[in-house]
Amino acid sequence: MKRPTIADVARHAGVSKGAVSYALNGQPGVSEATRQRILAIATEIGFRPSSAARALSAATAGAVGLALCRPARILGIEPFFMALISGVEAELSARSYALTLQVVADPDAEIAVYRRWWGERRVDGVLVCDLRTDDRRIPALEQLQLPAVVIGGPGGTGALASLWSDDAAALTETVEYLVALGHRRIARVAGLPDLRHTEIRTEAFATVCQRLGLLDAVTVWSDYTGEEGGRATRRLLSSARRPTAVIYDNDVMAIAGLSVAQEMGLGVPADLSIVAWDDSPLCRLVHPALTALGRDIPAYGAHAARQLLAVIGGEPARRVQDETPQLTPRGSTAPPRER
Amino acid sequence: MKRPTIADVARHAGVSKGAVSYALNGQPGVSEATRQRILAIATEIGFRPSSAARALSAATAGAVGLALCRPARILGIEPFFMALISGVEAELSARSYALTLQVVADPDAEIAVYRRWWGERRVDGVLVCDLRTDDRRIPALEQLQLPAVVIGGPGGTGALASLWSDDAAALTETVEYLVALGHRRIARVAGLPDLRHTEIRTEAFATVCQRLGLLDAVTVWSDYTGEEGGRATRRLLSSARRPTAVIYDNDVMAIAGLSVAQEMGLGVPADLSIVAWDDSPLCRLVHPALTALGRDIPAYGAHAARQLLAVIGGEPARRVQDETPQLTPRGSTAPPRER
DNA sequence: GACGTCCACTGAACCGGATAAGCTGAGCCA
DNA sequence: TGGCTCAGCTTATCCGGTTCAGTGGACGTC
Repeated sequence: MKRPTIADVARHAGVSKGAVSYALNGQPGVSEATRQRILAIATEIGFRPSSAARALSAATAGAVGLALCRPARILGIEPFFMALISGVEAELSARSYALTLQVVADPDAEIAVYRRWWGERRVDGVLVCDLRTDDRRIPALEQLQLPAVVIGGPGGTGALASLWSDDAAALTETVEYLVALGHRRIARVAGLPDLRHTEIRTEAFATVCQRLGLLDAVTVWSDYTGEEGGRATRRLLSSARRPTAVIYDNDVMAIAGLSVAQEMGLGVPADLSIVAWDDSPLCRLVHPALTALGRDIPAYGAHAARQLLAVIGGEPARRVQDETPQLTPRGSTAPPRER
Repeated sequence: MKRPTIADVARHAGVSKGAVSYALNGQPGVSEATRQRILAIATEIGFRPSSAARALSAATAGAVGLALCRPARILGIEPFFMALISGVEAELSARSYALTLQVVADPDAEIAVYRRWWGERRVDGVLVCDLRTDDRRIPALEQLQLPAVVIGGPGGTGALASLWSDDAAALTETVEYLVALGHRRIARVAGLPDLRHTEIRTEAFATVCQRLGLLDAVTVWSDYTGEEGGRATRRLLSSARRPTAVIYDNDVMAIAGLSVAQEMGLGVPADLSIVAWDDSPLCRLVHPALTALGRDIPAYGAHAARQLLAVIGGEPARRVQDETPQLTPRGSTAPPRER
């Protein structure tokens, strides 16, 4: 099926291409009567401006890129990304921007994708996830001068715009809550250690535990998968002075931990309290429902998208703090059985 | 930063734009020595062809669209879509195609997105998910003549290409397996009733239950969410002749069902056997691990992407059957306690 | 009535590639 | 030496928009 072009509209209306362009874009240069006539004809023959032609002459792609750098097996089960994407997408499509998605294997591949996207003018800007310590992507993006918003921080984002939430405060609040319940031996199952937010949480955990005199506080490392989360939990619960409470860096590991505890005959929350980061419907699915640190992730994504569009629009890069994750107590936390 | 164009390469090499184009695209018309010189210069100054310019002249977008029509809360927790996307994406990026994603509210909005994408030449083709009974999208896509591959069926896909898996066979096998274990009262918690694959499974369930003389077989309707899946389970387990086995149309509902059973004091698998559709890491996360019907979803996505690229390439629309879901028995199924 | 001003619109250039058609000089042969 | 072929380029045109520099006519002004 032949798709109509601006020349077709012009021919039908008996005017020039230029007049049609002015009419459709609300520019001055045509009379109101002509504008209405052109609009009617454009609608009637189903004209839509070619994004390629528009991109070529306007030097803008009308699209935003998101590269996801996690193996498929983790991407699939973590609700975080899909929730983020849906928020990003809602904001973008409201402003007629498209979202271009790519899954990459590692940060270097991600940098290569940015280079390609920018060189090919496929995107006007990108959203950067999973900020790392000494992240190579930051200087690469700065060098490219590709508009970007980093989802993560604070710190380590160079001169780029960023959006962050105060994980340190959320973790501190959580530890204080567990201590108020009477817990003294608190463990944390952390996510991938080279991610910046893992580092921030680890520092905050050490600080608050020292302040509250929790000498048995321990952090073990995992990778966000259920397997590793379960294994880490098994190790923790088998130790001589096993913890009475465990904080997990994501919901999937927390559920695996719950499962391991039940398998080992420990009651939750009687023998073990569990807190999950990233509250998702999964946390309410299991029994007992998990106490979790949550926030509105689609809103977070929408916020990031808005910020990116502002940067693309030429506004200066800002570092914006989003909502701090809130603790929602549910059935998986209680005072420890023994003192 | 000024991004180099083909004219910059031509100037550096002291040749015309045309020569550069021939050299870069492997066309005849330049000597091997010149080709190498042009290639070296292009690499050196970091030239990448503008996707917009190429799209404009080649009348092809170099992108494929995927519209997801489910509320964000369901999209987020179901691992299916993210796994599908990662498979689709792997195949597309290997062939230098981009993936454009959009989340839509309902089928009409989805049709509007297809119209816009096609009119604006933003995509060369689309992947269609969640086939419905009497799906309005099918005739709309046929009318647009937009290359498409429907993920779903068999049946109801009009003249469009489609990729389907034999859910009926998988469900039949599952029921036979449960009957072989000794179950006679089997229930099924189904997904959204207007989805085509739900309908196919429902028909297959009715057929096999009749053949095997399972008079108590019952299907209850849900919406893929944990809340509804849990509620449906509670209803089933409270009935006079409660089932000894339940088949769930997705993993999330199965986990919710497991949780409800445990909460009601029923042992799994002693008092209740559970089978989940869509095997995902979630199924191995809980205790007992769930017996599940699974398949390689990224491969499914990759297969669909390949098929779409073939259709875009002008090959005739085919209806292709993918791998049938395989039953993986785990701890959640066993012979029923009483006979 | 000559002139300036404004409006509504046209024509053409331009964005950055792909490609058909045209040109040029080298090599070969009669 | 003239004519032919052909590789190896150049030139021009096209894709479908945006935009800028005219242009012609209506109108007001002195």
